[in-house]
This record gives sequence, structure tokens and C-alpha cells, in this order.
Amino acid sequence: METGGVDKRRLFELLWGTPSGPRRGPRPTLTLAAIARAGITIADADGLDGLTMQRVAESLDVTKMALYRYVPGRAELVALMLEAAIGEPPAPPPGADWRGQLDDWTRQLFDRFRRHPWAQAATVGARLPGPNELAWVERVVAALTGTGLTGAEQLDVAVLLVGHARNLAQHAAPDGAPAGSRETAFGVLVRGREERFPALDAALRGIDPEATDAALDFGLARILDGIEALVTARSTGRS
Amino acid sequence: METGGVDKRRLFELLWGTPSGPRRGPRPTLTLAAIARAGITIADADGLDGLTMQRVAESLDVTKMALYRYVPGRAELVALMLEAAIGEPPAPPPGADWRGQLDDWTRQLFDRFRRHPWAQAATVGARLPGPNELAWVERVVAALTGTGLTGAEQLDVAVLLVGHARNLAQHAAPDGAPAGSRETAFGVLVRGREERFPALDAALRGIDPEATDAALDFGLARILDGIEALVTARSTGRS
DNA sequence: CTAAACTGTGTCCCTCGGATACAGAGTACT
DNA sequence: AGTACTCTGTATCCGAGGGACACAGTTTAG
Repeated sequence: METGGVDKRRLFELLWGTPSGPRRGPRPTLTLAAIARAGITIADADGLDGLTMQRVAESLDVTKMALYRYVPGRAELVALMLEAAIGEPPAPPPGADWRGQLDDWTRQLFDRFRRHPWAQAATVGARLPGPNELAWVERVVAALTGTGLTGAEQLDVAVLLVGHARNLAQHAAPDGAPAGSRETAFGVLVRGREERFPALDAALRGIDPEATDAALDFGLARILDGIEALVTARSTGRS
Repeated sequence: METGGVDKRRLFELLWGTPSGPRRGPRPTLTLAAIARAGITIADADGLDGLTMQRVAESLDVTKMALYRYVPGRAELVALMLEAAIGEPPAPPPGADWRGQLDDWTRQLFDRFRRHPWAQAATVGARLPGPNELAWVERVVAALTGTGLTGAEQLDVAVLLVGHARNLAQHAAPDGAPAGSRETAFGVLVRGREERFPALDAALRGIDPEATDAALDFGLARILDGIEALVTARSTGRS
């Protein structure tokens, strides 16, 4: 799996190109969107490892090689799937200030990542972003326009928030997991090695095993607090 | 590649087990550490895709199948490589307060991730942490002991900082990249589509192309500011 | 109506992870 | 010391999966 070689030229065409006009030969039976959808369904169920060209083709009632008429290879298919799975960014909640917008934005992105666990693995390394992905970034920058942050800082905020949403979708317990499963997972390893991990042991002891995992909220609140401090410093300091 | 199936029982033994005593047959020619080192060298050069059992075996002058006497499979080998590549956490800078410790900690972890780009891909999804990985977390919790944060919050901070270090190692430009390469990469996509990404366009225009990418520092400063606000609130509010 | 272009298919090849059976090496027990 | 047992490395084999290539059928431009 994961051959990794990506045809950047072709991928750019696929992500950003316009649907070309009337062509000559027989009309295609498939669509890029349909292929991506089929791939997403499979990957949602069985992960990226379960995603084979064969299975995608079968689910579309086509031969494996037919897919290569639309997509250069598996890597590019995954990129298309990612773009479709992330989708367009949601409308910002009406009347929200920049903080409210970014808070909602991060939770929405978190949800997308959680709905498609394979998106984690599909977003490692340098990528060519698609229109949807860029539209998400645009929303962050737009929300921060007028706060006194520089353009570079606005982008840095986007990177920070994407990272948090993505990172926590990874750490988030799977849907059916019992509360406090993270703590017990760590606890098993720390137990019997308390002298090696004393602080960790103490921290784990102080955790209510019934408490729900609030890592997303906690981190997001800290990040937004930090940004807010900068924003107020900027608006009071000069201007 | 990336068959994904992990033998958790065996992996736990490999990561946490103690080297067993004197055995009977011929003495092994290899070591787990040596195998992991060989794998790291290969993955550092050619990524996880370049890491094949064959290549690892060749670099150790052994047959491919000999490796399976030490390691259950490829997935477990990668886990061992990760544990070795991350290594033990560095000693906290002497005399530093919690903020100084966490700042240094995050940069150190960032460095490790940057030195081994494949570690990105190796840390997706739920994993069984090794002793080194847990020791890193221990350091964060230890640094926060006495700040008034609850045990759960201390762990949340660790998740947050790991995520930032990991995330930024991914976004960080490769070693030889020219300054401002991120901006130009975005710029190419935005150019000609200014009406679709107006805020992004404005942000990019305001960026000095010579400026060095400071996303790590920016995000880290925000996060630590946010934590500091919580710490002071806790210490002044009650106690 | 013909030629060109495009689509889906069948077949083939290569790479890679892993199972299995076997031969030699070293140790524990008598 | 000898023997039986066990562990190591190897050789061989298999199946899954990505992708190349040539071909036949289909649709449209001229």
C-alpha cells in the first residue's frame, strides 16, 4: 500500500482544473466525484489499508484498470477523497466575533476528521491543497482580518488550529469507547513502574475515571486565550 | 506497504519486556536495537515507503526472513524504530520554571520529528506507547506539578504540545527550502482566484517573502500564554 | 461515412509482506 | 562425552496489490 509517488502535475489538474468541454470518444461511465465517494465509503469502513483499486472498482461495477482512465494512481485518488471528505467549510455562525468563529471552525473541522479517520493518515507530509482545503484556511484568515494580526500570523493561527483539530481527532476515543479509556490505557503502563513515572502516576490518581475526555475543549480554550491575549496587546499597544 | 496489522501482545513484549536470560540454541547475530537502527537509517533516507524488510535485511547482511525471528512484522518494526528515534527525553534546563521547561521540551520534540520525517506517518492512529514516549509525557506532567492544574489537565497539555511539535515538523519547510516557500506555495494557488480567497490574498500580500517561517514559535507562544493564564487564574482564584 | 480519439477490458509483470519447512548451531541433561 | 532438544538463519513459495500495455468497442468531428 501507499506507493506514495504522486503525479503533481496531474493532481493539480484534478483538484483545480475545470471540467473540460465536449470530447470525442464514448461517454465516460464514471465521475471523479463518484469514484471519490466510493473510495471514501470503503476507507471509512476499513481504513486506508482496506482501500484497494480493486475494491473501489468493484463497488462501481467496473474493472480495476478502468479507474486509471480517471485517476493517475492510488495516491491521487486518496487526495481527491480527502478533498471531498473535508468538503466546503461551514458558514460562520452569524454574529460571532473572531473567537466564536474560530471556536466553531475548529470543532467543525474536528468533526470531519473524526468522521473519516483515514484522513489523519492522508494528511501527512507536504501536500497540494485542494479548493476546499484552501477555503477552510480562507475562513480563518477572514475571521482574523481587522484584529491587528499580520498576514503571516493569521496563517500561523490557521496552522495551529488545523493541527489541534487533526491531532485531537486522532487522540479522541473511538465512538463506542468507555469514558476514561485514555486514562486506563496509560494507567496499565504506569502501574508497577511508579518510580519511573512518578508525576504521571500522581496525575493519573487524581483523575475521575467517569469524567469525559475534554482534551479538545481544553486545548482549544488555551489556544484561543493565547490568541486573544495577543489581539488585545496589539489593539491596545498601538493603533 | 503498511499492512497495518499489529500484534499488540508481541509488541508490548518488545517495547516493555526485559531482555530474557540465557537461552539454548545458537546465539543471535542481530539485536533489536541494531535492527531498529538499520530501519531508521533507511527510513530517514527514503521514507517509510522505502523501508522494506528486504532492504533492512540487506543492510544487516541477513536474509529477509531472518528479521522475523526478532520482529513479528513490519508494523512492529516501525513501532520500534519510532521508540528508538524519539529516544529519551532531554534533561530539563536547570532552573527553568514550568514555562521554560515546556518551551524547551516542545522544541526538542520538534527537532526529533524533523530529523525523522517518517515519524509523522508512524504516529497516526492509536498506538501502544513505548517507555521513551511515556517518559516524554512524564516530563510534561512533572513540569506542571504544583501549578494547580488537575491531572487530566496536565495530560491535556501534553497532548496539546505533542500535537504542536508534530504538526509543525510537518509544516516546516525542508532543510534546503528557500525562505517564504510556504507563502509562495499558497500564492500560486490564490493568484487568479482573488475573488474566491480575498482574505487569504490580502494576508499573503502583507507577507515579507524574506521573513523566516516562525509558525513554531508563534503557536508555541500562544499555547504557553494560554496555559499561563489558566495557571495564574488557578493560583489566584483559590488556594 | 470515414477517421480520429477516447473508453473499458483482459492480461501480464513486479514488488512486497509473510508462511512454512528445513538444516545447522549451541546448550542442558544423563 | 554424548544425546536430545531448542533456537537461529535460510530457501522456497504464495497471495495481494499497484500499475503498464495492447486491444476492441464506441462516439463524434469533418
